[in-house]
Amino acid sequence: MKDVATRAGVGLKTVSRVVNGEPGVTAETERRVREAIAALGFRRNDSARVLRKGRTSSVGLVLEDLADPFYAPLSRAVEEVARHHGALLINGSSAEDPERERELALALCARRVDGLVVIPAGADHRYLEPELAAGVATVFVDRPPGLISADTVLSDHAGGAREGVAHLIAHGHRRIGFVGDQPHIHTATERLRGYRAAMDAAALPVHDGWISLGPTAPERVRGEVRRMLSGPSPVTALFAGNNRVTATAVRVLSERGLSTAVALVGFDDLELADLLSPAVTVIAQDPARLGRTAAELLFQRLDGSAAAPRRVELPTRLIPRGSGELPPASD
Amino acid sequence: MKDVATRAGVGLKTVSRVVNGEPGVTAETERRVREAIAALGFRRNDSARVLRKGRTSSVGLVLEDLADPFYAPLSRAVEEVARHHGALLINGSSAEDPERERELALALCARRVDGLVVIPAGADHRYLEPELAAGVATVFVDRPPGLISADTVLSDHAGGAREGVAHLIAHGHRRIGFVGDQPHIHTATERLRGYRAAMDAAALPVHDGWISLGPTAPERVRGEVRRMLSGPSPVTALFAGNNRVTATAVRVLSERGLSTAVALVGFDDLELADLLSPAVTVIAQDPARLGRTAAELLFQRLDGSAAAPRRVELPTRLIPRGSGELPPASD
DNA sequence: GCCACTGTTGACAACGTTGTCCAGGCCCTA
DNA sequence: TAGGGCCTGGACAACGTTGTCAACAGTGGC
Repeated sequence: MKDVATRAGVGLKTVSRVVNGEPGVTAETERRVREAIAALGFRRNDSARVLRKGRTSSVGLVLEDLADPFYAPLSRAVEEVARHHGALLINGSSAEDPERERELALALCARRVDGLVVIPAGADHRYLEPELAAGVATVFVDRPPGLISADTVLSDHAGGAREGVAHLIAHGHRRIGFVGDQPHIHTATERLRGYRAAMDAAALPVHDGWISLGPTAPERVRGEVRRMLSGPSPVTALFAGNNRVTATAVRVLSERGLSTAVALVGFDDLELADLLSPAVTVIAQDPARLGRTAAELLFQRLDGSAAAPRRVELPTRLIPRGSGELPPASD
Repeated sequence: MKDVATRAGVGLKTVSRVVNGEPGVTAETERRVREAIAALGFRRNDSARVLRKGRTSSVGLVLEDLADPFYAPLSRAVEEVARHHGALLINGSSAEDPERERELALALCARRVDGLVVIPAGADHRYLEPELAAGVATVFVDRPPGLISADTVLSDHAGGAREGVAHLIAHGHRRIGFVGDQPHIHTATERLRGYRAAMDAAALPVHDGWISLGPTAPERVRGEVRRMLSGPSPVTALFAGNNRVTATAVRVLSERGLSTAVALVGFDDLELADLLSPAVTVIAQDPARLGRTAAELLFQRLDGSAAAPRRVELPTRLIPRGSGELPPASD
């Protein structure tokens, strides 16, 4: 900028004024400055600007895995809202590792993002207390924060799972398996809670062997599904705790052939789920809406809202497509 | 930091040394400093650090749509490499709009990202010339840059399409339709080139009505597919120019029922493609590998490589699953 | 002709950090 | 005990920008 000033034969501040579109510069002076800027290929250094102004016009997003088809639209929605507010989005994946989540969040804070959207991997977010105190707006999505209080946007996981399982019960199933994610993940236990609630409401007993929480790696899920289908009291229907589990379950079921059809309802929608045979019935969240809502809460904070932490719960939607309406195999 | 220094009763620079793990500080002094840091909830301001050091340890990624299942793993791969080099990833979506791509790229440059990975939406990247001259390492992925020269990582679009179409021809098809993206998108025309090459190689004539380039919105694709299947010389096989087209094509074909099966090969893999019936034969790119390769080229530049711009072309892979092996409907 | 006023411009400090350089205290050796 | 070298710590400037404030010129009114 100094070079531009020299070349245009004006003061430093005048260049700053032109660059920022501030008033009080003659047309002629402005022309000279712009010419110099073009000639030198000058671009304002936002780092210095941030340092001086205190605002970065950027927000951070910490999520589990950017490549997961559930989080991608969420991220995109946050980006869209941020863009609308003139902010850039910096995002990172925690890979479901609490320590990495912490590192990422703190790195983003050190860059002085104005706000933070976090999909928690860990259960303890007290490490963010100093940041919150320092004024970093923070919103948690998909899972609630641990041991601190902050704006939160969730889907109704328990309610959704309950509806899905009740749907299977309504179609005559009494032995229903649940395969979900690791128990330290909030959504996994919430969905399991919904499963139990539905079973309880129908006064159906639940065998320990019908429930499996753990990593959603295909090998494990595959084994668990096979086990549930073969034991002494095999299940006639499955509730899959998330999209990865659903995909694996569909594979296992299709390998078994259609001789003894097993009903399936999955949490989270899948691309092309409507084209499978049978098409997969799911409890759908609206990831884009989750992201949008979270981002909007965030920017409300940035605009100065000082209301008490809010908790927004978005409904889920049962999409019957066929796999959840199969009757139990006769027995 | 000043406050920390005061509280610990040491000089500013000593705090800086502790924060950065530089040598030359007594254990006792370090302890006092760390105590003060914890007590005050101090976090280093990276903006100031960047300003002083000149490196931001962050790279920018400009892509078309983060929520697209093709780009998400690519983005994730870039992030992973960046993380490995201690850098953060800032990304933005251009929504296939050249102007927005330009804005984004320049905004990232203004933030002084060390490097830039761009999936071009536009055809003219001369606007990046000053940035390149200023030392911003830049790598283009998936599509080549326009009117400037820079490192580029591409899939072999034409070769892949040629292989896919040849595969259909090998299974007896002579009338093959091509539905692709808008003609100003490089990948669309490259894939069309591959289609033509395969048809030419087999000395098959190509009707104008068999080729359709344009927006990949489901309505348009739906109409084009229907048209190609119904005209005076209906196609017996389709080549879908990308994953969105494939998904729509599968829908249209499944709606028609299986009476007159139409063969289908799609460019880009689809989640669950193996579970459809018939399972979808695709030409698969490896988006994660594209991202990883691009990021690695980028960091080589950042590590000082001054070699001439490189162009890496990654192979595609034909995955036969059923839909591409259907014989032509008898005629 | 003088004063007050307006509109344009530039000098300077400050943002929070790090690199450079120097001061002072310590220990070791001759 | 004097001199030299090493280790620790601090003062200061600099990074590139913007906010504050004052200087300056031109204009109009009396």
